Amino acid sequence: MVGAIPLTLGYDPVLDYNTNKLKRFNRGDEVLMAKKRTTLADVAKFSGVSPATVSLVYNNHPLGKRLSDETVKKVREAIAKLDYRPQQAARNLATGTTGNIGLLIPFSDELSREEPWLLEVMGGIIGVVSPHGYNFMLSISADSGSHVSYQNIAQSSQVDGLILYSPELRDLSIKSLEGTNLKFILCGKNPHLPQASFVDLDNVALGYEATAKFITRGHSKIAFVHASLEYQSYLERYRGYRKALEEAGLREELLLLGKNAFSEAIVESISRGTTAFFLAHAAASPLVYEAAKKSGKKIPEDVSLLAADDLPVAPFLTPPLSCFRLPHRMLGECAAKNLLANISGEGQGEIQQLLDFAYVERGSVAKT
Amino acid sequence: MVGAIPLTLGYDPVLDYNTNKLKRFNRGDEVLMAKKRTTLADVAKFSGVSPATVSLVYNNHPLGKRLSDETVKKVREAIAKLDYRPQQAARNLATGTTGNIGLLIPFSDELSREEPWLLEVMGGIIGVVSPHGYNFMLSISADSGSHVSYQNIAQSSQVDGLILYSPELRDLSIKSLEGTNLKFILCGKNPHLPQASFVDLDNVALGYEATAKFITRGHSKIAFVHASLEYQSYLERYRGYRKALEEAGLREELLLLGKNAFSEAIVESISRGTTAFFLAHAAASPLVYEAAKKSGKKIPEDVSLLAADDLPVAPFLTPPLSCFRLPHRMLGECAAKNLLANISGEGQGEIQQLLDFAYVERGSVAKT
DNA sequence: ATGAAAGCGCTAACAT
DNA sequence: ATGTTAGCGCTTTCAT
Repeated sequence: MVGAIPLTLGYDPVLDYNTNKLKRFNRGDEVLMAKKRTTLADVAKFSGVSPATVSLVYNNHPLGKRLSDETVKKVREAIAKLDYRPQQAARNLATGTTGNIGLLIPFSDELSREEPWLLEVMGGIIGVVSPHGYNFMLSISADSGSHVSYQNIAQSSQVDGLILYSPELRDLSIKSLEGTNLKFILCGKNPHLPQASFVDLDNVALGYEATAKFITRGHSKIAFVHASLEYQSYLERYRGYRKALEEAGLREELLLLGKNAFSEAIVESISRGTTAFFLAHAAASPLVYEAAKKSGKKIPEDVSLLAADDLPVAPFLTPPLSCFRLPHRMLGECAAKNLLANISGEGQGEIQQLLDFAYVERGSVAKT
Repeated sequence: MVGAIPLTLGYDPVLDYNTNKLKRFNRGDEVLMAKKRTTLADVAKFSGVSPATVSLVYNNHPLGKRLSDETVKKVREAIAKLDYRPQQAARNLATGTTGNIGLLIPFSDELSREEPWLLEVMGGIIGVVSPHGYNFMLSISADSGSHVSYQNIAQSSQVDGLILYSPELRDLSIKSLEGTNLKFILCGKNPHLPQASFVDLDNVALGYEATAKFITRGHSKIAFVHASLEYQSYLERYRGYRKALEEAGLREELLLLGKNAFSEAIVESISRGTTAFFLAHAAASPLVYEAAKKSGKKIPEDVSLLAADDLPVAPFLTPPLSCFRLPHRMLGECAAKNLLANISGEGQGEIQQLLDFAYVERGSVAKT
């Protein structure tokens, strides 16, 4: 539990030349560098045309159609021969564009293997964004409270578009994004930005379905296991859970996964008669297996489990864990697609999209 | 198994205005945008000083020390009042710097939850790089063969430094990095760049230790399970394995994890008398558990297992899987630190660093 | 069908 | 102690 990792996208760039040992190169240093890069001008000179022409050719710009075939050929050859590659920074400055798409992940201690779905989200984004020539930038949001962060991201223009992954509910500063002209999309909706585009799951439905499944199979004491209700997704699962319970006239049993004594809480809950655990926070599942064993209870004979998300470990637990399979990669893809469409001005405006999830039966949910 | 994901860093930016539906903003479009950004010049005008002065103040530049306190104060206020944030592209162009650190991951189908350690590597890098004001850029290398990729990355200057994670051995084009002046470091050494900086594990030692452990416990038929020897790390583990075997006068048993029939191969190997499996490719471990069960063999009584890396699932398998714990996060951190040092010119030149790993006893390795 | 030239916003060498 | 100015390399309008 180290201090907050500063925000990088739009990092407030007060480089302190005194304390910051790591200086960037200064212009003078470039003299030390090897050969200098080939520029547009070089190509222009080489092929006997103007920089403008080279630019048109290089970019396949529509205006380039007016150029003679011969000129185009000449330029193409020169580009190849001189191995010319434009410097992004210069294009960016000239166009007011960055060519970057950012993903902002909420601050949590550190990226860990406990969140493998993040890889799928990233994979989805990169897969969409790369073919369009965009770079992918990943940033971890600083601990909330720094109300300036989003403004910073928006205004330092380091990205053409931003994907906000599952922002924390208590972070109100996210509202400030509305005032900016940064294109963004939520991966996981956010109540503070009700108008904003998002892609998400119907987590209420998920919580409801899970609970209903237990109820259908005869369970009446069903626990909701979570790590925090500080995220919209967990909160919604909770609402779905509540809804199903209320319809069946059952009482809730809320179990918060804290740093310690969680196992004890599970054991105690079991001793109070809980027979079913809905793991809104799927990662906690193995702990419930352990606790059940500790209580001398068998899964699924005595205790049933259902996780809100699949885990790599799920098929290998004994018994294998039933769960919902969530479309993480597709969430990333959809977010990216919509964002790009929005950036290009071809978007249909706000998009609010819910993706499907699937139930995977594996044997941890029994009839009672 | 989709086609290659194009390289993004240094993506060959031939935007085809005809086919590419997703255009970037053109300058003209900016008129449509909301308010225009506050520039250095605005701040300068507002506070009645020159742009140069503002720049010095904003950047805490040493030369700024010569400025009067009053001026500094004035400028600081103006910056705050106008909510000024510099545009990165302009700084980049002016300094020849990008403020980005890239991570290049070898092409594999898609980022998946099967590679959770990547998150730790990324976490390590971001943790080091962010506090220094650098952005983190992630890119997946295109399918090898495109000999131009690295040149492209190097010359399009989208990053100040690049971390190459575990490049494929058959990718010879990586050599071309030598010719460029891009700062880079290998996360996992590479025989094609013997002079280059790297951080890595001693994978030969790992393979040797694993094998020796089996031998010490009385095993004589020990299998080496891998998914590919196309990566330096696996190759080295294999070498360590071979070395230990040879010293003990034992014969090798190589099992390649293919798409199918792997389970059968394991079963068959067991039937041929194999009692120990070293999983150079740790992710395959659960499959061996299954195969053992299929053969009616018990772990660890009949068959012992040792994985080269820890898995989230490892503690929850029955019996829990013994393995080595690898310092993924620290690999990322060290790579990033060395890279930054190199960029700032304060590096000690080439760094070739091996990090420690640890053995985690869990119960899947028995005496025979 | 092509070129000239004016920026984009910032930095840093050079003046004063 | 502060200002002037010349770029950085590219895009794009406008002229020819």
